[in-house]
Amino acid sequence: MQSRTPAGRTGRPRNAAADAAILAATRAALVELGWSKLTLGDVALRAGVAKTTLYRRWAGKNELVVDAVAELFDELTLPDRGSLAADIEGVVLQFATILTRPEARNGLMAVVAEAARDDALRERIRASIVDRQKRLVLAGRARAQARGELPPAPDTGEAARTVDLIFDMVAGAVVHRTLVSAEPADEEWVHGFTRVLLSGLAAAGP
Amino acid sequence: MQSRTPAGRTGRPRNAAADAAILAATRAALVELGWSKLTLGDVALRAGVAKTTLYRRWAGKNELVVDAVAELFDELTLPDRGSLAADIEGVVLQFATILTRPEARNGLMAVVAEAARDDALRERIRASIVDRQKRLVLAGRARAQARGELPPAPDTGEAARTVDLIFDMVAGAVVHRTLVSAEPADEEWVHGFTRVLLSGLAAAGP
DNA sequence: GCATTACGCTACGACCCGTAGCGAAAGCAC
DNA sequence: GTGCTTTCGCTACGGGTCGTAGCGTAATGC
Repeated sequence: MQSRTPAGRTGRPRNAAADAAILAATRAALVELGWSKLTLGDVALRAGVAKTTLYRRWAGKNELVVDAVAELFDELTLPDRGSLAADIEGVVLQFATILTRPEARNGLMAVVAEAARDDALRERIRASIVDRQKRLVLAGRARAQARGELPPAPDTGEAARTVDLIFDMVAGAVVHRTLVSAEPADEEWVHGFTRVLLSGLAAAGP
Repeated sequence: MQSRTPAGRTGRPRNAAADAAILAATRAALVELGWSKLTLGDVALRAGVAKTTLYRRWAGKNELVVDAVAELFDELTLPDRGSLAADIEGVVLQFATILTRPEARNGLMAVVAEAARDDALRERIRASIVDRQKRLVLAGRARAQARGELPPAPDTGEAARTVDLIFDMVAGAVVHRTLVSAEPADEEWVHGFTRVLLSGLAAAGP
C-alpha cells in the first residue's frame, strides 16, 4: 500500500479513507475509460480529492493502477473440493472470473506492459500481485500432502521451480485465452486445461 | 499491411519504401522509449516522413505498433529436429528468443492491453499475429502425421479446440515467464515446459 | 500556542494529439 | 506536352494532459 503514515510522526495525519476512495475511483475509471484514456485528474475528481493529494501518495499512473488491480486478486481463495485436481480447477476458474471484470482486463496487461521498461514497477507487480497469490499454490500443495495425494517433502529447489512453472502456465494460459484469443475461460475450458496441466505434471515429474 | 495502393488507381502512388521505414522507426522508438513515451511525431521524424503522412496510413499508435511488432514474428520457422517434441521445443524456443528483444517486449503487451477495449484492434492482432502463426501448429501436426507420430485425421472440431488450447498455453506461458516473472525462458525452462505440455496432451487426449 | 504535516485550490509551462490548409511532386490518360 | 488525381512535406492550430509550485487552511502532537 501507499499511505502508511509513519508511526512516531507529528503533523496532520493522512486521511486513510482517501486511499480506498482513490483506488475505488481508479477501478471505476478503468471500467469506463480503459487504461489509455484514464487521467489522474479524472481519478482525483471521482475520488473527491485534489489532484495534488493523489500525486503526494502515488508516483504516477502505473503505481496507482497496480495497487488498484492488486486488491482484486485478494478475493481468491482455495476452495475445498475434495481433490487436488478439483481444488486447482476451482482456483483457476476464480482467476478466470476475475479476469472477466473490465477493471482487471483493462488494467492488468497495461501495467505489465509498462513494467517491461521499469524494474521498480515490475518488482511492485511481483510483490503485490504475483508472489502474494502464490500462497494459493502453497496451500494447495500442503492440503494435497495432507490428503496423501503428493509426497510430503519434495526437493525444495525443484519444488520452487515447479511452483513457478505452474504459475506461469496457469496465469499465462488464462490471460492469453481471455485477453488475446478473447474467448471465455469458462468451466469447460478450465476443465480441459487443468486436465492437461495436471496430467503433464504427473507424467513429467519422474 | 496498411499501404496497399489500390490497383486501378490514378494519381501519385504511395512511396512503398516509407512503410518499411516507418515500421522500422517504430521498432527503434519502442526500443529507446518504450510504449508510453513513444510519440507519432518522433516516429515520423526518425522515418524521415511528415507526421501527416503517417496519419494518412495508420489510424493511430495502436495500429502502427501492431504492424511493427507483427513483422517480428514472421521470422518464426518450424525446425526439423526429428521428432514432434523436439520440433515444438524448437519453435517455443524461437518464440522465447523473439520475446527477449525489447521492441517485442515493449510493444506486444501494450497493444494487447489496448485491445481489451477495442474490438477492431483485437481482431487486427488476431489476424496479423496470432492466426498468422498458427501455420506453425498446422505444419507441425502435418509433419508429425507424416512421421506416424499422430493419427492422420482427428475429429476436426476437437482438433481446432486443441490447437487453440496449445496456442494459449504456449504463448501465455512464455509471455508470462518473460514479462511478468521476468525470468529468462531459456533452453532448460523451455525443455521442462514442453515436456509437461506434451505429456499432458498425450495423457489427456483419450 | 507552536511546529509540523496534510489538504484543497489555482495557475502554470511543457508536451503531445490529431487535423486543416497550402503548394509542390509524381504518376496516368489523352 | 496538358490536365487530373493523389501523395507528400510543411506549418500552424486548438484542445487536452502532465507534473509542479505556491498559497492559505485544517488537523494533529508537544
